[in-house]
Amino acid sequence: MASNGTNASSRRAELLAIAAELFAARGFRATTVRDIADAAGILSGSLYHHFDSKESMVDEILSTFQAGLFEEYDAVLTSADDARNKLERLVRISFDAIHRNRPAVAIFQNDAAVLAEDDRFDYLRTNNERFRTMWMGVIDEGIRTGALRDDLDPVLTYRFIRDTVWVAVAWYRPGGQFSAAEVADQYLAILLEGLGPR
Amino acid sequence: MASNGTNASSRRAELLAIAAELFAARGFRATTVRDIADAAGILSGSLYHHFDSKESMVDEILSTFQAGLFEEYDAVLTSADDARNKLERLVRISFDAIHRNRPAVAIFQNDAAVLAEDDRFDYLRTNNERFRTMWMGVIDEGIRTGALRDDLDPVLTYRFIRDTVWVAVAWYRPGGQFSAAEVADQYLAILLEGLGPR
DNA sequence: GCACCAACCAAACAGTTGCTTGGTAGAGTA
DNA sequence: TACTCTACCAAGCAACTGTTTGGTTGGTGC
Repeated sequence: MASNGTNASSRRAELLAIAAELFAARGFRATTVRDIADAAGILSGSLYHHFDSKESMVDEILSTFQAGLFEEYDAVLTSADDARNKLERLVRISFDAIHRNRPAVAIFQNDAAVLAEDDRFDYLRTNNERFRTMWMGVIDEGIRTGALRDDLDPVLTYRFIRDTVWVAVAWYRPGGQFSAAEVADQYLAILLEGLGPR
Repeated sequence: MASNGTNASSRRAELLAIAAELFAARGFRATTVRDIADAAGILSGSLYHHFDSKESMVDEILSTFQAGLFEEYDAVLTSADDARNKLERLVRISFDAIHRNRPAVAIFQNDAAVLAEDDRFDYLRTNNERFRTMWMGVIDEGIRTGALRDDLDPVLTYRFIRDTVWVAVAWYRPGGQFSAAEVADQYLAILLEGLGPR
């Protein structure tokens, strides 16, 4: 057996990054272990020296990413900021996550729903609920304290923000025309003030 | 040969609808012809009496949907409305399209990028450019005429609107808590006036 | 010189994939 | 009765899938 949970050789990390790029570009199911091996310059069987299965690769990619994200979210939610500032910080953290973990975010967006049907990926459902609770807490607080308008449905507002932010992974490219911070600025401007003239 | 381009038996349409639901739920690549046949209560080989290939199924689903959508968009753009009204109508048409063609929209969102690499799906790239031109025309006109604020990047604004609207297919369900019109109302409210208190 | 080890190769496996072929049941028609 | 057509079955094909197995390579420590 190759992967023991604490193993983290540089080659292993390299292979995982290659797999993540391919999963993100073509989808988990459509990416074969031979695709990954080809991109890495080895034979498909050699991947199994580093990983138990193709599933364990995507598992590690997604769970590592989510653990990091929740750590950052937690830091915001336990802070003394008001709802408006928390919301802004959550949005900025999210765009930064897209910048730093683009493949992982893309895989989550495209394949998580199907993967979550498997018991192995139970944590995807759990984390989804936790994620939702975090955002809804800030939104509800914002409405209660008057930081956000109170004539909209909170659930639809949550979905609007969530989708708007994370779907940007479909076109955002590090080193592209706009930095993650610039995108976050403009998106927050539209989100909070709207597109109409002031 | 089975499909002659004008063939449109009810059984054929039925099979196409079944395929569309499966493609939307699991992805084009991950859906097998046996999955489709099982769902239809026939054997996989029998599908080839109605369709040339699995690809021709998704081709017909996507091209039919896009043709209908462009027809509706055209009606708006050639009208005498001002930019603000055109924008509202485009958004409402789009949500209605999600309502009426949910599987097709989902397939487009999830699989179009990969399919477009194939020459057969050249029209996906062409239509994408046409789509972009249509929306950008309205956005630019809105900024020029003062209907939209002028301190934002038009390209990012376009992406914001586009993504915000179409990604709703991931969670919208006909007959669910909110109708397509209700979602459109709330999304337009956020889009145009923002989440902040007035 | 020897043992050890991570990384990889070469070859194969059983199952799945999209698709083809030749045939058949049943309804409509003349 | 004979013909035609739509819709389907039954069986199989070659290619591809994730994974396993036993063996090889080149480097490191002693």
